[in-house]
Amino acid sequence: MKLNREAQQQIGELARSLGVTTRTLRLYEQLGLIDPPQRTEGGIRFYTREDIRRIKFVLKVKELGLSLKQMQELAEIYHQTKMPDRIMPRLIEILDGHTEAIHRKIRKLSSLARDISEYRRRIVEYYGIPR
Amino acid sequence: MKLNREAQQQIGELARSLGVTTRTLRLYEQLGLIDPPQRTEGGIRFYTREDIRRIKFVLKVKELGLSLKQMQELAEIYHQTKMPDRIMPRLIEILDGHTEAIHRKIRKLSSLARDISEYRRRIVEYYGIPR
DNA sequence: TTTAACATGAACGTTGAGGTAAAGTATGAA
DNA sequence: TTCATACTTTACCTCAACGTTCATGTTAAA
Repeated sequence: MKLNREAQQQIGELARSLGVTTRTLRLYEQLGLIDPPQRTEGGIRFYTREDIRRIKFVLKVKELGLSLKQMQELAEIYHQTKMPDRIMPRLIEILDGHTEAIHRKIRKLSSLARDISEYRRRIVEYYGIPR
Repeated sequence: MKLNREAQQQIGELARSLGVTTRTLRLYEQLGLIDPPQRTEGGIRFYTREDIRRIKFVLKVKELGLSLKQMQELAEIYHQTKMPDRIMPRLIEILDGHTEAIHRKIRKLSSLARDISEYRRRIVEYYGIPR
């Protein structure tokens, strides 16, 4: 079967253009993060522009640090409702939670940096090693 | 052999009081993160206050995000510290390296937090979700 | 003496996000 | 038609930091 080269891509090309591997795309499909694309009669996946838009959304959200599990939750909501208005509040919630977690992490790391620098200072004081 | 109940604990009690398992303590010992504690003649570990101090330090550092591998490196240096003047500059270097890594991590997380809040803002703008 | 707690050591399980290999099929260009 | 690629699925591998269980044996405290 012929692919309409303008609108549709198969997995390898798409993966390259997105900077991921085919494994990733298949995994996401398997986890239900993205809809299964159409196939040729021979079973080859081909992705429409709409598919690609969805995948980009998933990648974007992942880049923000959400886990696949969290994204599965979003996908589930999406499939139940098909309404973005339903998803978005939940996405907001998740993002907010995530942001909070990040800030907690930052606070911890800052405290660690302070501890280390304090430890360092004491060593230097004691052994007189310069900075 | 009798334990001095005031100062020394054996592994189970200590683990409980620290909120870890005995497995963790034995593992850390095996990895060289903490010094092997004294044993009774029968082979039972008992930990002095100093041992416990060390363990708490390790747990704190771990909690703040250093890997066991990184801590092994530090522990190695720490043990070499017995010949101070030679090794201290190296310890300082390593601490500085860790500190830098921490700051890099912090910067990454901060930028991530900004991205998220920006993304969130756009969603809210678009879908009009309050808060 | 009994019983809880300890010891060693092996070895498999878990989680997250894929990597990699094997073995077979489809596609498309020459 | 043949050949080189690209594709398909299945299934095992990786890393970290332990958890868990098994198996078996020893010690210490009441």
